[in-house]
Amino acid sequence: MADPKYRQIADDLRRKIDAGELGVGEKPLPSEKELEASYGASRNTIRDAIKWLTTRGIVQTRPPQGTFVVRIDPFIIAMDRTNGFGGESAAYASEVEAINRKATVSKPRIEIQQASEAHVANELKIEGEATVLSRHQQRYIDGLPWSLQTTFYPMTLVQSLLQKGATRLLDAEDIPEGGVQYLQEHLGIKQLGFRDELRVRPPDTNETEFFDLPEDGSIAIFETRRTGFEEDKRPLRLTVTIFPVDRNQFVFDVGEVPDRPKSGAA
Amino acid sequence: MADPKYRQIADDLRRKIDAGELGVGEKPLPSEKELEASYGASRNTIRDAIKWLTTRGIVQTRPPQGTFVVRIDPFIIAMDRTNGFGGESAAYASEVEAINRKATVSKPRIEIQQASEAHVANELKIEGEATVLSRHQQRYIDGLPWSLQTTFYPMTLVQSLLQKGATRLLDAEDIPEGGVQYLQEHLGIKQLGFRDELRVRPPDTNETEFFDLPEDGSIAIFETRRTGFEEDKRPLRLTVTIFPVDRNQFVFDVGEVPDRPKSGAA
DNA sequence: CCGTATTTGTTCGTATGTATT
DNA sequence: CAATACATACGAACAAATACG
Repeated sequence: MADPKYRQIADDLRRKIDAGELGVGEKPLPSEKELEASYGASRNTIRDAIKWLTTRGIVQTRPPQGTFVVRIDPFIIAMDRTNGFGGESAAYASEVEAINRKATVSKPRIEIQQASEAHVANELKIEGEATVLSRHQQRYIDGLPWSLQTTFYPMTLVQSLLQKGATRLLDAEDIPEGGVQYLQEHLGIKQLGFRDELRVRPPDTNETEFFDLPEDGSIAIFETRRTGFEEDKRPLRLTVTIFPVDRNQFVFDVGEVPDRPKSGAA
Repeated sequence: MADPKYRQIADDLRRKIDAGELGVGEKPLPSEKELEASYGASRNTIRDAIKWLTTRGIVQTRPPQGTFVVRIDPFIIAMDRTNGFGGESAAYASEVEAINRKATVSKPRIEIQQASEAHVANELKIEGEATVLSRHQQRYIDGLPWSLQTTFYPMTLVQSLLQKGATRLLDAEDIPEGGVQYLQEHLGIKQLGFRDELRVRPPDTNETEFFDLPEDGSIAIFETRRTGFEEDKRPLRLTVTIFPVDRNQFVFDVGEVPDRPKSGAA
């Protein structure tokens, strides 16, 4: 036997999808029962074929309506300059709207907690039991969930702000110009550099739910961690941003490069 | 029923793996038959549990030896400055060896072809039927497959080189200092900037085989495309590099940031 | 080199639960 | 409430790849 039957079925379904014969518009693929009949395979074999397509992000099944072809216009995230994961919602919105899509941002959820999670303490170089303030926001494009972002500030910084009467970091309101700008205005602290770490991992339960990813964890997510540094290379804040890989792409420009073509086309 | 049985089994296996009770050393997990007995579940349910772990990159099964715990030290790819995907094997080797790991590079496979694949023609801004030269190399760390790299040069550039008697781009030999440097030396063409595009997608058949990824496509790959530009922002070359996401991580530094701790520790 | 045992891969069948329409 | 469609679970059989004597 050359190829397993479930692969042959999966390949045939994929061919039909690419050819536009299946899954056009809002219609789901034929049900498992129908496929069972048309391919002469048992239901479990059909399910294996569909699982193979699901793992590759080609289809997605929403019980009990059926299995749908996934078609997503990727959003291109420009990482030139200080852009990208900065946490400045105004910059994010203007970039999204430049390609005729609509950006929205949830109000932040504010938390004060021990920086016990190893990575936060580590990257903010906080000793032992220090506390941090976190601001967590959800971002949407055209109403679809697009990214999750959490920024951590050392509590010592927040207290310095409070002493000057600057309380916006504690408000559950968006800060369009970004928290870094706010720190600079009120404390004179400048972000002189930053480090981005980018990795890919399977989504956790929260992420799966928010992004409406398949339960089986087959669509991975980008996790980007931007640590900002002030004078003496001391860490200023840590911003963690989560993007599903299936709807995002990153672009970095260095030196003299041509303009990017207006994206957003299918 | 709170959680499905296969998830309970998967969670229990994961706990035991994290606690070091399972999969230590070179030993595989207990066989499906043994797990069947110890969990009182049918073989298919056991297989569902293992599939759940496989999709998350926690285990990998190699028939018919068994299922093994995956333990990989990620390699951190620094993207500061011109580093990263440049195609300079010397730079790559020194970065890898700085963390006490051994880098090797295959001899390149040279091909001359029509730039028919849409993306190549598009990014090199080549008209219609123009030809390109491609150099394809496989890179290893500690003997394990780590990345695949292909660089495309417009054939017109290659011909200019040949007229000056510079033939190394056609040799199936590594160019440690990189093809860009070679172009500059012999044609005086400088790369004044570049654009990196980074996206994540499921691996194709070749990639699955080379990297020894699970057949089910559950481990995604990074695809990075670096287009280099010379004067007048004309494209000079396109380098496509493929990394499996499970063994790589990217770091970008901008401005003043502290030194990175020596990585490579487990 | 051969045959056997082990282990996973694939496929079938069947039954029951659960969520949506 | 009923019908539909997917999710979970069990059992069984044969195939394919590898290890070992």
